[in-house]
Amino acid sequence: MENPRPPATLADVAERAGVSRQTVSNAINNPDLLRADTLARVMEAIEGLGYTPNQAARHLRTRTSRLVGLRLMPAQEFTANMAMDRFVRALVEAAREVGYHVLLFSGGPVAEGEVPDPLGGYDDLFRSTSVDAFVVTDTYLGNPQTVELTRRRAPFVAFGRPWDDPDATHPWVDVDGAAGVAAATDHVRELGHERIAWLGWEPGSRIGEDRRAGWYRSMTGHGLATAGLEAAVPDTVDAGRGAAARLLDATGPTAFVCASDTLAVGVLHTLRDRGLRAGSDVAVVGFDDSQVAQVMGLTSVRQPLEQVAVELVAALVDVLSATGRPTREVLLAPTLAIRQTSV
Amino acid sequence: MENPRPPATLADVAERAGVSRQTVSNAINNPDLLRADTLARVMEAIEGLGYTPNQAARHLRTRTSRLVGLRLMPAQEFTANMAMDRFVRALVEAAREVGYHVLLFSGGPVAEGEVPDPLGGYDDLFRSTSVDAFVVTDTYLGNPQTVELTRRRAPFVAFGRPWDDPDATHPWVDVDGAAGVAAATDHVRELGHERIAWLGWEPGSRIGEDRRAGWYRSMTGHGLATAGLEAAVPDTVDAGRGAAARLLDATGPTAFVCASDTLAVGVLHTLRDRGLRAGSDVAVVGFDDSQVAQVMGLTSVRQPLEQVAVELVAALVDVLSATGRPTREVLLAPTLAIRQTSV
DNA sequence: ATGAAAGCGCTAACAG
DNA sequence: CTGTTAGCGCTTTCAT
Repeated sequence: MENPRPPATLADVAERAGVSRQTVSNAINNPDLLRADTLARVMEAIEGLGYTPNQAARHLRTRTSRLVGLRLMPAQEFTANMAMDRFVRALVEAAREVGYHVLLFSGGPVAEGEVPDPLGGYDDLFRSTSVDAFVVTDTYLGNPQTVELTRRRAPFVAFGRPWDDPDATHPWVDVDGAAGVAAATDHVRELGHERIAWLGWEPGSRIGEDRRAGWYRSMTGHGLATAGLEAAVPDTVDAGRGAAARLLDATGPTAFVCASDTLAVGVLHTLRDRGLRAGSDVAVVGFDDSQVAQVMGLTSVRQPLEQVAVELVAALVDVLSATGRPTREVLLAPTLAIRQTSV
Repeated sequence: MENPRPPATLADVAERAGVSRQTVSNAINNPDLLRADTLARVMEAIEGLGYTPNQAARHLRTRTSRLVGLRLMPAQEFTANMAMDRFVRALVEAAREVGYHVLLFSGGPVAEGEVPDPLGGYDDLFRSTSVDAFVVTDTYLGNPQTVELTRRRAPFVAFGRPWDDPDATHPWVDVDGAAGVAAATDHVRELGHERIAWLGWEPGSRIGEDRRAGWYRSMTGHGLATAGLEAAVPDTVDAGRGAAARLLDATGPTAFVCASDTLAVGVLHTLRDRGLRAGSDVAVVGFDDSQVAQVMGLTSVRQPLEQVAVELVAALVDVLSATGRPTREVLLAPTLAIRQTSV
């Protein structure tokens, strides 16, 4: 069993290359400062020793950890979970490209019926210099975090608009839900549908209201009536199923655009119950392009999460480099994943 | 705009409490060493100053980061993604309870058609002392990582058995897929089914073989014939659909136990095509309890990922504290989420 | 272009 | 039980 000798340090490299420690440091952080031959000699020593800079020492000295914090919420709405997985992957990749890693944390357990502490976990991490900045994703809960983080001068970027705070000055990236739903509505209209129903969430969700606005805009923009063509229900399959049945009975829509894949699946159930074929008889479009949509052949609005991650990281770099650059506010358009339920 | 004064340090607290820096350090790390009144005074000073220990300094000194690394793979099989989200959440929570955070990294982009570097990202992170240990999850790819990590003396625990390496000595936690499938098979058998088909993956996946073994064990253990009752196909809905059709034509099974929810959804499609009702006419069970299963009312085998996370963290603590304790090898039994497709 | 000195904030080791 | 000393490995002055 080989003795695990301690990892090489700057000093080891310096000795082996016959230079001072500082020169080695420069070779790594400011290679241009060195003469070519010195640099080569140092690099060779680094290689030979398998040297990797000790991050802890570097952090202490530079006061930066090259870590961004991301809080995982207890498990959000059904449909949001899926998106989270894709988003986290994309964020890790985007962060990697600029030399950052993602540190996951949680706000701690939330007692039954309690409101989770909006700042839970953030403060300690930042004050202990464990992370340089945060990516805040749960702004749909309203945004007490963003206000608090701003007050504590903790750098952060948000995935989600500051709906409730027009004075917010932090960078954010969001997906234009209204545009996505409008595109979905346009899509089924171009298929020949005119009685296009909106199946949305109960009021109170900014995101839900935004998505509905896309449907409304598309409909009225093309002179189509909207009266009696919408329902607002909880985000469950059963609620979608029931609402679809009621709408079909009342006003007989030939297409459904939904606020989520979950609701859309409810519509599909109702169609099957009645012997109607999704796609040929009644068009259905969901939102989020979840696995459910992919498996069931459901047309769905897809958020460009990879692009969101890239923009967030770019904003992060801005924030941390404190370039006086204007705050980024980016609104990205979703795409439409067209499948069998809209043909 | 208040001037962001630098955060308080140990020295600040010591001065305010009228003790030495070391005493403050002890108050935090070994409170029992202090006299009650001293401790109270120090704590008050900590409180008053809003002091949080600087992690970078602590890391440098103690040579531990209280970070565990988790590599996110490019996006695995359909069914595995879902599990990943739940698992990551559980891991973050379990780690938090013992004072660790989870650091996410990726192996970097993998060129089209290339094999991802099994050690990609691991080595640098460990050598730079960025993480104390790793949680390795992709052992189903075979386990070159575990071998390499062992060789480099990087502490780690694995989610997944060392299938290909009976000599492996690292701690691992896994889910007993065979037991889960056997329970699923027993379940439909108790419902009265005898011609129970296995719809699995093509050979070559240890996990797939393990799951199949559960079906085979349950069937033969109860004297039921298995001939002509199984198919091995790629993990797609269409493949499942086709295989189900062929099996129905050939040997007319009245129940399907599947290696994944994806395949099970394929079976559901075939049943619908033929006017058969899932549940009453033909029982169907999937694997992984994905959102698809939840939405479609599919009975499915559910991995106890929360428990897996807890066990992994316990193993991690063992490994890092270097108690001579025997290596943990934990095999957890899945549960069965019973829904409408098996009644 | 290279080197020497200082110190980031903390805790291990030892002394009292 | 508390204080003193030393140093983790690195980078930032400042000289040369």
